[in-house]
Amino acid sequence: MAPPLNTRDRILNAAEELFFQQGISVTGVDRVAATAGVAIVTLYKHFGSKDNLLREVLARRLDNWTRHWDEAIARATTPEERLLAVFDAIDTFRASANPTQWCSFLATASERPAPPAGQNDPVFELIRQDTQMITERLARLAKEAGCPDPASVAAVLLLLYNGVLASLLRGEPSNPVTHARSAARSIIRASAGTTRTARS
Amino acid sequence: MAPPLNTRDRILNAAEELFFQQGISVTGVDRVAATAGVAIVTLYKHFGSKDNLLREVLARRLDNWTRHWDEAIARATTPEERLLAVFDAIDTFRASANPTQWCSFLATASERPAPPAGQNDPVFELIRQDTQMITERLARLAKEAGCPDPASVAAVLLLLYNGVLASLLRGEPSNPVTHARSAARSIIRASAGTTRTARS
DNA sequence: GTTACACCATAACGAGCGTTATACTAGTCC
DNA sequence: GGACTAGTATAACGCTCGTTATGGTGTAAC
Repeated sequence: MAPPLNTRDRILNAAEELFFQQGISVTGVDRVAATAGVAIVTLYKHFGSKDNLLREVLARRLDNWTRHWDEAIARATTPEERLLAVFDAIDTFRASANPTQWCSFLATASERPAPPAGQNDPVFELIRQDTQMITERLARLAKEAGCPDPASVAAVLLLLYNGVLASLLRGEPSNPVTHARSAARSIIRASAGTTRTARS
Repeated sequence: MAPPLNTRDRILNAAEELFFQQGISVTGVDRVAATAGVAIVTLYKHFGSKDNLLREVLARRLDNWTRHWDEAIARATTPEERLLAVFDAIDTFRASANPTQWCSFLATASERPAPPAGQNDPVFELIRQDTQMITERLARLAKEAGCPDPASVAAVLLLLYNGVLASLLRGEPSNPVTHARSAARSIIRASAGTTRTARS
């Protein structure tokens, strides 16, 4: 159905799958190359180093996640639903990825030792960028939903969001997304101080 | 002030500090031994393997965490406060550990590849045990606080709990504990359906 | 004194990993 | 045909790491 992928994308797909399913440091570049069906030399021709490959994988994943979130927002009808669309996006994003994968940024953050203070690791920069993007979006959507304190609501939603990812990472059986969504709704309504939109 | 530590505890302390500050797979046993001030041979005499050492560190940490939680519960005065004591325990636990450390179980889960289905990794067993213990406790405390649906409240609190740990793991600047605590309180009250305890 | 024990220093083995070098093949464009 | 590009296979280098072996030191008990 899909057009045949070029070498670069095949490598990125294989790296994404292995890095975030098995762990980053435990998967060698040789296994990435083998999974992608390319030679190791080709991988290095394209990406130069494992760290660079990881960076590109993360960047692409951030793009994908943003797109899924945008689409979920577009599907929503009310401002409140638009604010809650993050959790719907988690579901569709996970469904789009082949196997069960955790949050790549969470996994990356936990595997990498903290950079030695004063040095800026480009991978850490991506992680920071991810968090910041999510926070800003949530705050904007909270404002549009009429929350009197958008920043605080955004902080709580970010907490629930991170909680969902961590729960998935831990491999908990129950579906955390639905719990997070309903909790978020009740928080939003409590924050807005209006029960006018309450329907059962 | 404290009595001089024996060799075994010195190794455990060093391993805990290095594993959960730098990452597990990136810290070698030689560095653990050097930090503890013991020979590598001694480390292996005591623990047999790195995996075994990790397991003992996790077990001890689970004990410590439980004790901190118990103390926080004992300090609380109302059933609601007892349910919210998890978040206070996070603060005191983090303060008791020397440097800023993340959730050891979260970090471990993300670094270890999933066991090959049908095989039971003892380390994974500890992680599962950790989650289960927290869930059960939260459900019991929620029941004692008069929540009509304790399981659901416990699930949301676990979500917030995981969210706090993940936020700390990501190194976010704002203090997530206070946000989680206030969000949890509003969830609990909404669940209890009673606003009689509302003050301010 | 010697036996037992806990610990140390050093070295080595074996494996895996990230990375690079060398040499080869096939298609494409002028 | 010749230059260029993209890819392959194979091998090697250097490094780190987990683990083990060997031999030695000090101390307390009997």
